[in-house]
Amino acid sequence: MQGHPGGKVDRVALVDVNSFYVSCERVFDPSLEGKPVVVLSNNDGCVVARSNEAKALGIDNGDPWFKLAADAKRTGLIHRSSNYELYGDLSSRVMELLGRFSYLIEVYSIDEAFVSLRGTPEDLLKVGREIKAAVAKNIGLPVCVGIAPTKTLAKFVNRVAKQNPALEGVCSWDTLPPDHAETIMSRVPVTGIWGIAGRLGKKLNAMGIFTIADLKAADPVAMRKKFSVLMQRTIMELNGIPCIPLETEIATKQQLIFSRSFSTPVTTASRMHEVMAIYAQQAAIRLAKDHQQAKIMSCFAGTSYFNEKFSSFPSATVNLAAPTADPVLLTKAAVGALEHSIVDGIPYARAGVMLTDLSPAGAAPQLPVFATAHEEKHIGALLGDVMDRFGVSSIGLGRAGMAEAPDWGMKRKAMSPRYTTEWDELPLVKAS
DNA sequence: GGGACATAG
DNA sequence: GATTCTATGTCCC
Repeated sequence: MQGHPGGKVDRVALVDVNSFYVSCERVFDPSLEGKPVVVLSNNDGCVVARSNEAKALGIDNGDPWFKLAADAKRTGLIHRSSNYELYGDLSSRVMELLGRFSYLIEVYSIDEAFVSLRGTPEDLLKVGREIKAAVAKNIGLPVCVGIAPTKTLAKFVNRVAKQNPALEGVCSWDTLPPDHAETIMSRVPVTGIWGIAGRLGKKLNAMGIFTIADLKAADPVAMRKKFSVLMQRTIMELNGIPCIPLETEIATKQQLIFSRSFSTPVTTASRMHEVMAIYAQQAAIRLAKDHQQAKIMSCFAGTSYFNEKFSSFPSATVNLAAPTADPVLLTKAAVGALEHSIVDGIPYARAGVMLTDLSPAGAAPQLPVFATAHEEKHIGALLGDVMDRFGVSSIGLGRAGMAEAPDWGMKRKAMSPRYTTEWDELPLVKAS
Protein backbone atom coordinates (compact mmCIF):
# COMPACT_ATOMS: atom_id res chain seq x y z
CA MET A 1 0.00 0.00 0.00
CA GLN A 2 2.83 2.35 0.84
CA GLY A 3 6.58 2.59 0.69
CA HIS A 4 7.46 1.21 -2.74
CA PRO A 5 10.91 2.54 -3.58
CA GLY A 6 10.49 5.46 -5.95
CA GLY A 7 6.69 5.03 -5.87
CA LYS A 8 3.93 7.28 -4.68
CA VAL A 9 2.97 7.35 -1.01
CA ASP A 10 0.13 8.86 1.01
CA ARG A 11 1.40 11.40 3.49
CA VAL A 12 0.18 14.15 5.75
CA ALA A 13 1.91 17.51 6.01
CA LEU A 14 1.60 19.56 9.18
CA VAL A 15 1.93 23.23 8.30
CA ASP A 16 2.39 25.46 11.32
CA VAL A 17 3.09 29.21 11.43
CA ASN A 18 6.13 30.06 13.53
CA SER A 19 5.24 32.15 16.63
CA PHE A 20 1.94 32.92 14.90
CA TYR A 21 0.68 35.98 16.81
CA VAL A 22 4.11 37.60 16.85
CA SER A 23 4.59 36.88 13.15
CA CYS A 24 1.21 38.50 12.39
CA GLU A 25 2.33 41.63 14.22
CA ARG A 26 5.56 41.62 12.20
CA VAL A 27 3.73 41.44 8.86
CA PHE A 28 2.50 44.99 9.40
CA ASP A 29 5.33 46.27 11.59
CA PRO A 30 8.65 45.06 10.17
CA SER A 31 10.52 47.03 12.81
CA LEU A 32 9.69 44.09 15.11
CA GLU A 33 11.92 41.75 13.05
CA GLY A 34 14.88 40.40 14.95
CA LYS A 35 13.66 41.76 18.26
CA PRO A 36 12.28 40.04 21.37
CA VAL A 37 8.50 40.39 21.06
CA VAL A 38 5.65 38.88 23.08
CA VAL A 39 1.90 38.95 22.52
CA LEU A 40 -0.27 39.00 25.64
CA SER A 41 -3.54 37.32 26.55
CA ASN A 42 -6.79 39.20 27.14
CA ASN A 43 -6.45 41.88 29.81
CA ASP A 44 -2.72 41.94 29.02
CA GLY A 45 -2.53 39.17 31.61
CA CYS A 46 0.15 36.75 30.48
CA VAL A 47 2.36 35.81 27.52
CA VAL A 48 0.68 33.69 24.84
CA ALA A 49 3.20 34.01 21.99
CA ARG A 50 6.94 34.74 21.86
CA SER A 51 9.44 35.47 19.12
CA ASN A 52 12.60 33.36 19.13
CA GLU A 53 14.47 36.33 20.57
CA ALA A 54 11.97 36.47 23.45
CA LYS A 55 12.34 32.72 24.00
CA ALA A 56 16.11 33.28 24.18
CA LEU A 57 15.50 35.72 27.05
CA GLY A 58 14.00 32.80 28.95
CA ILE A 59 10.41 33.98 28.67
CA ASP A 60 7.78 31.24 28.82
CA ASN A 61 4.20 31.09 27.67
CA GLY A 62 2.03 31.88 30.68
CA ASP A 63 4.52 34.28 32.25
CA PRO A 64 2.48 37.12 33.78
CA TRP A 65 3.15 40.44 32.11
CA PHE A 66 3.30 42.40 35.36
CA LYS A 67 6.42 40.45 36.28
CA LEU A 68 8.09 41.03 32.90
CA ALA A 69 7.14 44.68 32.51
CA ALA A 70 9.61 45.88 35.11
CA ASP A 71 12.54 44.43 33.14
CA ALA A 72 11.24 45.16 29.65
CA LYS A 73 13.14 48.43 29.17
CA ARG A 74 16.43 46.83 30.12
CA THR A 75 15.98 43.70 28.00
CA GLY A 76 14.39 45.52 25.05
CA LEU A 77 11.34 43.29 25.26
CA ILE A 78 8.45 44.58 23.16
CA HIS A 79 4.83 43.62 23.88
CA ARG A 80 1.51 43.75 22.05
CA SER A 81 -2.02 43.07 23.28
CA SER A 82 -3.88 40.30 21.44
CA ASN A 83 -5.37 41.47 18.16
CA TYR A 84 -7.65 38.55 17.33
CA GLU A 85 -9.31 40.40 14.46
CA LEU A 86 -5.93 40.55 12.70
CA TYR A 87 -4.85 37.00 13.57
CA GLY A 88 -8.19 35.52 12.51
CA ASP A 89 -8.08 37.24 9.18
CA LEU A 90 -4.49 36.22 8.39
CA SER A 91 -5.35 32.69 9.50
CA SER A 92 -8.19 32.42 6.96
CA ARG A 93 -5.83 33.60 4.24
CA VAL A 94 -3.29 30.92 5.13
CA MET A 95 -5.94 28.19 5.18
CA GLU A 96 -7.36 29.30 1.85
CA LEU A 97 -3.88 29.16 0.34
CA LEU A 98 -3.20 25.68 1.77
CA GLY A 99 -6.47 24.52 0.21
CA ARG A 100 -4.86 25.07 -3.18
CA PHE A 101 -2.29 22.36 -2.47
CA SER A 102 -4.81 19.66 -1.55
CA TYR A 103 -8.54 19.28 -1.36
CA LEU A 104 -8.13 17.24 1.82
CA ILE A 105 -7.09 19.57 4.60
CA GLU A 106 -7.85 19.70 8.29
CA VAL A 107 -7.75 23.15 9.86
CA TYR A 108 -6.46 22.08 13.23
CA SER A 109 -6.09 25.44 14.96
CA ILE A 110 -5.76 29.13 14.20
CA ASP A 111 -2.20 28.62 12.95
CA GLU A 112 -1.96 24.97 11.93
CA ALA A 113 -3.35 22.65 9.31
CA PHE A 114 -2.83 19.03 8.28
CA VAL A 115 -2.65 18.71 4.51
CA SER A 116 -3.08 15.34 2.81
CA LEU A 117 -0.55 14.78 0.03
CA ARG A 118 0.27 11.96 -2.38
CA GLY A 119 3.46 11.58 -4.36
CA THR A 120 7.01 10.29 -4.26
CA PRO A 121 8.95 11.29 -1.14
CA GLU A 122 11.20 13.52 -3.23
CA ASP A 123 8.24 15.28 -4.85
CA LEU A 124 6.51 15.78 -1.51
CA LEU A 125 9.61 17.44 -0.07
CA LYS A 126 9.41 19.87 -3.00
CA VAL A 127 5.72 20.45 -2.33
CA GLY A 128 6.56 21.22 1.29
CA ARG A 129 9.06 23.84 0.14
CA GLU A 130 6.53 25.27 -2.29
CA ILE A 131 3.99 25.62 0.52
CA LYS A 132 6.49 27.46 2.68
CA ALA A 133 7.46 29.79 -0.17
CA ALA A 134 3.83 30.45 -1.14
CA VAL A 135 2.79 31.44 2.40
CA ALA A 136 5.83 33.70 2.70
CA LYS A 137 5.25 35.36 -0.64
CA ASN A 138 1.47 35.77 -0.52
CA ILE A 139 0.88 36.44 3.17
CA GLY A 140 4.28 37.27 4.60
CA LEU A 141 4.20 34.65 7.34
CA PRO A 142 6.95 32.09 8.13
CA VAL A 143 5.83 28.48 8.38
CA CYS A 144 7.44 25.11 9.06
CA VAL A 145 6.27 21.97 7.31
CA GLY A 146 6.56 18.40 8.57
CA ILE A 147 5.66 15.54 6.20
CA ALA A 148 5.10 11.99 7.47
CA PRO A 149 2.88 8.87 7.27
CA THR A 150 0.91 9.79 10.42
CA LYS A 151 -0.27 12.99 12.10
CA THR A 152 1.84 12.29 15.19
CA LEU A 153 4.99 11.82 13.10
CA ALA A 154 4.13 14.90 11.03
CA LYS A 155 4.00 16.88 14.28
CA PHE A 156 7.33 15.37 15.25
CA VAL A 157 9.15 16.21 12.00
CA ASN A 158 7.59 19.67 12.03
CA ARG A 159 9.33 20.16 15.36
CA VAL A 160 12.55 18.83 13.85
CA ALA A 161 12.21 21.39 11.03
CA LYS A 162 11.68 24.19 13.54
CA GLN A 163 14.75 23.27 15.55
CA ASN A 164 17.21 22.59 12.74
CA PRO A 165 17.85 25.73 10.68
CA ALA A 166 19.75 23.63 8.12
CA LEU A 167 16.45 22.06 7.04
CA GLU A 168 15.12 25.51 6.07
CA GLY A 169 11.72 24.91 7.60
CA VAL A 170 10.75 21.68 5.86
CA CYS A 171 11.33 18.13 7.08
CA SER A 172 10.07 14.84 5.67
CA TRP A 173 10.03 11.59 7.61
CA ASP A 174 10.81 9.67 4.40
CA THR A 175 13.92 11.60 3.45
CA LEU A 176 15.26 12.04 6.98
CA PRO A 177 18.07 9.47 7.39
CA PRO A 178 16.71 6.73 9.74
CA ASP A 179 19.70 6.92 12.09
CA HIS A 180 19.19 10.68 12.30
CA ALA A 181 15.50 10.19 13.22
CA GLU A 182 16.42 7.61 15.85
CA THR A 183 19.06 9.85 17.36
CA ILE A 184 16.59 12.70 17.74
CA MET A 185 13.89 10.43 19.14
CA SER A 186 16.27 9.04 21.73
CA ARG A 187 17.20 12.56 22.86
CA VAL A 188 13.87 14.38 22.93
CA PRO A 189 11.89 13.97 26.18
CA VAL A 190 8.63 12.08 25.83
CA THR A 191 6.71 15.29 26.56
CA GLY A 192 7.95 16.58 23.22
CA ILE A 193 5.42 14.39 21.47
CA TRP A 194 1.88 15.50 20.55
CA GLY A 195 -0.57 14.43 23.26
CA ILE A 196 1.94 13.89 26.07
CA ALA A 197 2.20 16.75 28.54
CA GLY A 198 3.41 17.12 32.10
CA ARG A 199 1.16 14.73 34.00
CA LEU A 200 1.49 11.83 31.59
CA GLY A 201 5.21 12.63 31.28
CA LYS A 202 5.66 12.12 35.01
CA LYS A 203 3.81 8.81 35.01
CA LEU A 204 5.79 7.61 32.00
CA ASN A 205 9.09 8.63 33.61
CA ALA A 206 8.13 6.59 36.67
CA MET A 207 7.86 3.54 34.37
CA GLY A 208 11.28 4.19 32.86
CA ILE A 209 9.97 5.85 29.69
CA PHE A 210 11.90 9.08 29.25
CA THR A 211 12.30 9.73 25.52
CA ILE A 212 10.18 9.54 22.40
CA ALA A 213 12.22 6.49 21.39
CA ASP A 214 11.30 4.79 24.69
CA LEU A 215 7.61 5.43 24.08
CA LYS A 216 7.81 4.26 20.47
CA ALA A 217 9.24 0.95 21.71
CA ALA A 218 6.49 0.42 24.32
CA ASP A 219 3.73 -2.18 23.88
CA PRO A 220 0.64 -0.30 22.67
CA VAL A 221 -1.89 -2.78 24.10
CA ALA A 222 -0.31 -2.94 27.54
CA MET A 223 -0.03 0.85 27.56
CA ARG A 224 -3.67 1.21 26.63
CA LYS A 225 -4.58 -0.74 29.76
CA LYS A 226 -2.38 1.44 31.94
CA PHE A 227 -3.44 4.72 30.34
CA SER A 228 -6.07 5.14 27.64
CA VAL A 229 -6.80 4.49 24.01
CA LEU A 230 -5.20 7.87 23.24
CA MET A 231 -1.86 6.55 24.48
CA GLN A 232 -2.22 3.43 22.35
CA ARG A 233 -2.89 5.54 19.26
CA THR A 234 0.10 7.77 19.94
CA ILE A 235 2.41 4.77 20.18
CA MET A 236 1.04 3.21 17.00
CA GLU A 237 1.34 6.50 15.12
CA LEU A 238 4.97 6.83 16.27
CA ASN A 239 5.48 3.48 14.55
CA GLY A 240 4.02 4.73 11.29
CA ILE A 241 0.55 3.19 11.64
CA PRO A 242 -2.09 5.88 10.99
CA CYS A 243 -4.90 5.77 13.54
CA ILE A 244 -5.79 9.41 14.04
CA PRO A 245 -7.81 10.24 10.92
CA LEU A 246 -7.76 13.54 9.07
CA GLU A 247 -10.90 15.47 10.06
CA THR A 248 -11.75 17.49 6.98
CA GLU A 249 -15.29 18.41 8.04
CA ILE A 250 -15.68 21.44 10.27
CA ALA A 251 -17.10 19.88 13.44
CA THR A 252 -20.28 21.37 14.82
CA LYS A 253 -19.69 22.70 18.31
CA GLN A 254 -20.97 20.70 21.26
CA GLN A 255 -20.73 23.59 23.66
CA LEU A 256 -20.11 27.31 23.55
CA ILE A 257 -18.49 29.30 26.34
CA PHE A 258 -18.14 33.03 26.70
CA SER A 259 -15.95 33.70 29.69
CA ARG A 260 -13.71 36.59 30.63
CA SER A 261 -11.53 37.80 33.47
CA PHE A 262 -12.24 41.36 34.58
CA SER A 263 -9.69 44.14 34.45
CA THR A 264 -11.02 45.25 37.86
CA PRO A 265 -12.88 42.88 40.20
CA VAL A 266 -16.67 42.94 40.19
CA THR A 267 -17.83 43.25 43.79
CA THR A 268 -21.58 43.79 43.65
CA ALA A 269 -24.58 41.79 42.49
CA SER A 270 -25.70 44.78 40.47
CA ARG A 271 -22.47 44.92 38.45
CA MET A 272 -22.58 41.16 37.98
CA HIS A 273 -26.05 41.65 36.54
CA GLU A 274 -24.52 43.84 33.81
CA VAL A 275 -21.76 41.31 33.21
CA MET A 276 -24.22 38.47 32.77
CA ALA A 277 -26.35 40.53 30.37
CA ILE A 278 -23.37 41.38 28.17
CA TYR A 279 -21.86 37.87 28.25
CA ALA A 280 -25.21 36.24 27.42
CA GLN A 281 -25.58 38.54 24.42
CA GLN A 282 -22.06 37.74 23.21
CA ALA A 283 -22.85 34.06 23.57
CA ALA A 284 -26.13 34.56 21.67
CA ILE A 285 -24.27 36.28 18.83
CA ARG A 286 -21.84 33.37 18.49
CA LEU A 287 -24.74 30.94 18.58
CA ALA A 288 -26.41 32.83 15.73
CA LYS A 289 -23.16 32.87 13.73
CA ASP A 290 -22.90 29.11 14.15
CA HIS A 291 -26.58 28.67 13.17
CA GLN A 292 -27.22 26.82 16.39
CA GLN A 293 -29.58 26.96 19.34
CA ALA A 294 -29.09 25.89 22.95
CA LYS A 295 -31.21 24.01 25.46
CA ILE A 296 -29.10 24.43 28.60
CA MET A 297 -27.29 27.45 30.00
CA SER A 298 -24.78 27.48 32.85
CA CYS A 299 -23.57 30.68 34.40
CA PHE A 300 -20.56 30.95 36.67
CA ALA A 301 -18.39 33.48 38.44
CA GLY A 302 -15.23 33.04 40.44
CA THR A 303 -12.66 34.79 42.59
CA SER A 304 -9.00 34.78 41.53
CA TYR A 305 -7.06 31.59 42.23
CA PHE A 306 -4.33 33.86 43.57
CA ASN A 307 -6.63 35.52 46.09
CA GLU A 308 -5.91 33.90 49.44
CA LYS A 309 -8.59 35.80 51.29
CA PHE A 310 -11.62 35.10 49.13
CA SER A 311 -12.54 31.85 47.42
CA SER A 312 -15.98 31.69 45.89
CA PHE A 313 -17.18 29.91 42.74
CA PRO A 314 -20.94 30.29 42.40
CA SER A 315 -22.59 28.60 39.42
CA ALA A 316 -26.09 27.80 38.29
CA THR A 317 -27.63 25.83 35.45
CA VAL A 318 -30.83 26.82 33.69
CA ASN A 319 -32.89 24.45 31.58
CA LEU A 320 -34.31 26.63 28.84
CA ALA A 321 -37.94 25.86 28.08
CA ALA A 322 -37.08 25.06 24.47
CA PRO A 323 -33.90 25.22 22.36
CA THR A 324 -33.29 28.88 21.59
CA ALA A 325 -30.79 31.36 20.22
CA ASP A 326 -32.85 34.36 21.25
CA PRO A 327 -30.70 36.95 23.02
CA VAL A 328 -33.70 38.29 24.92
CA LEU A 329 -34.45 34.90 26.47
CA LEU A 330 -30.78 34.08 27.01
CA THR A 331 -30.12 37.43 28.69
CA LYS A 332 -33.07 36.96 31.06
CA ALA A 333 -31.93 33.46 31.90
CA ALA A 334 -28.34 34.52 32.58
CA VAL A 335 -29.28 37.48 34.73
CA GLY A 336 -31.69 35.36 36.77
CA ALA A 337 -29.32 32.42 37.16
CA LEU A 338 -26.76 34.03 39.48
CA GLU A 339 -29.10 36.59 40.99
CA HIS A 340 -29.18 35.07 44.45
CA SER A 341 -25.68 33.63 44.69
CA ILE A 342 -23.60 36.78 44.20
CA VAL A 343 -22.65 38.30 47.53
CA ASP A 344 -21.81 42.00 47.67
CA GLY A 345 -18.26 42.52 48.85
CA ILE A 346 -16.67 39.43 47.30
CA PRO A 347 -14.15 40.40 44.60
CA TYR A 348 -15.05 38.28 41.60
CA ALA A 349 -12.21 38.07 39.08
CA ARG A 350 -14.05 36.33 36.25
CA ALA A 351 -17.41 35.13 35.04
CA GLY A 352 -18.83 33.23 32.13
CA VAL A 353 -21.83 31.85 30.31
CA MET A 354 -21.82 28.32 28.92
CA LEU A 355 -24.37 27.00 26.45
CA THR A 356 -24.77 23.25 26.01
CA ASP A 357 -27.11 20.73 24.44
CA LEU A 358 -26.68 22.57 21.15
CA SER A 359 -28.66 21.74 18.02
CA PRO A 360 -28.91 23.23 14.53
CA ALA A 361 -31.13 26.32 14.44
CA GLY A 362 -34.55 25.38 13.16
CA ALA A 363 -33.80 21.65 13.16
CA ALA A 364 -36.73 20.94 15.46
CA PRO A 365 -39.27 23.63 14.61
CA GLN A 366 -40.73 25.08 17.76
CA LEU A 367 -44.36 24.84 18.58
CA PRO A 368 -45.92 28.26 18.06
CA VAL A 369 -46.68 28.47 21.74
CA PHE A 370 -42.96 28.63 22.54
CA ALA A 371 -41.89 30.98 19.80
CA THR A 372 -41.50 34.61 20.75
CA ALA A 373 -41.79 37.64 18.52
CA HIS A 374 -38.11 38.57 18.83
CA GLU A 375 -36.97 35.06 18.02
CA GLU A 376 -38.66 35.23 14.66
CA LYS A 377 -36.89 38.47 13.92
CA HIS A 378 -33.44 36.91 14.36
CA ILE A 379 -32.30 39.46 16.91
CA GLY A 380 -29.14 37.47 17.61
CA ALA A 381 -27.88 37.76 14.04
CA LEU A 382 -28.90 41.42 13.99
CA LEU A 383 -26.96 42.22 17.17
CA GLY A 384 -23.94 40.46 15.70
CA ASP A 385 -24.13 42.42 12.45
CA VAL A 386 -24.45 45.75 14.21
CA MET A 387 -21.54 44.95 16.55
CA ASP A 388 -19.38 43.79 13.64
CA ARG A 389 -20.00 47.07 11.85
CA PHE A 390 -20.13 49.59 14.67
CA GLY A 391 -18.35 47.93 17.59
CA VAL A 392 -19.42 45.87 20.57
CA SER A 393 -20.54 48.87 22.62
CA SER A 394 -22.79 50.26 19.87
CA ILE A 395 -25.84 48.20 20.82
CA GLY A 396 -27.12 46.08 23.68
CA LEU A 397 -30.24 44.86 25.38
CA GLY A 398 -31.23 46.09 28.82
CA ARG A 399 -28.28 46.84 31.04
CA ALA A 400 -25.91 45.69 28.30
CA GLY A 401 -26.84 48.84 26.39
CA MET A 402 -24.79 51.16 28.56
CA ALA A 403 -23.40 54.30 26.97
CA GLU A 404 -20.04 53.97 28.67
CA ALA A 405 -17.61 51.09 28.69
CA PRO A 406 -17.79 49.31 32.06
CA ASP A 407 -14.77 49.65 34.36
CA TRP A 408 -14.42 45.88 34.57
CA GLY A 409 -14.15 45.61 30.77
CA MET A 410 -11.15 44.14 29.00
CA LYS A 411 -7.81 45.89 29.07
CA ARG A 412 -5.86 45.92 25.80
CA LYS A 413 -3.45 48.78 26.21
CA ALA A 414 -0.96 47.85 23.51
CA MET A 415 -3.04 46.65 20.60
CA SER A 416 -1.88 47.16 17.04
CA PRO A 417 -4.40 48.42 14.45
CA ARG A 418 -6.81 45.89 12.96
CA TYR A 419 -5.07 46.44 9.61
CA THR A 420 -7.13 44.06 7.52
CA THR A 421 -10.62 44.09 9.03
CA GLU A 422 -11.38 47.75 9.87
CA TRP A 423 -11.62 50.45 7.22
CA ASP A 424 -10.41 53.04 9.71
CA GLU A 425 -7.32 51.04 10.56
CA LEU A 426 -5.95 50.12 7.13
CA PRO A 427 -2.18 50.42 6.87
CA LEU A 428 -0.91 53.48 5.00
CA VAL A 429 1.63 52.88 2.26
CA LYS A 430 3.88 55.78 1.44
CA ALA A 431 5.62 55.89 -1.94
CA SER A 432 8.35 58.40 -2.46
C1' DG B 1 -25.40 11.66 32.48
C1' DG B 2 -21.94 14.24 34.89
C1' DG B 3 -17.59 15.36 37.22
C1' DA B 4 -12.62 14.91 37.37
C1' DC B 5 -8.72 14.97 34.79
C1' DA B 6 -5.74 15.68 30.86
C1' DT B 7 -4.40 17.96 26.63
C1' DA B 8 -3.84 21.48 22.97
C1' DG B 9 -3.06 25.93 20.97
C1' DG C 1 -1.91 45.19 42.53
C1' DA C 2 -1.72 42.31 38.72
C1' DT C 3 -1.48 35.19 36.06
C1' DT C 4 -6.22 33.90 28.94
C1' DC C 5 -9.74 31.57 26.72
C1' DT C 6 -12.03 27.78 24.36
C1' DA C 7 -12.90 23.08 23.17
C1' DT C 8 -12.46 18.23 23.23
C1' DG C 9 -11.87 13.25 24.75
C1' DT C 10 -11.55 9.51 28.20
C1' DC C 11 -12.39 7.35 32.41
C1' DC C 12 -15.14 6.21 36.09
C1' DC C 13 -18.98 6.46 39.13
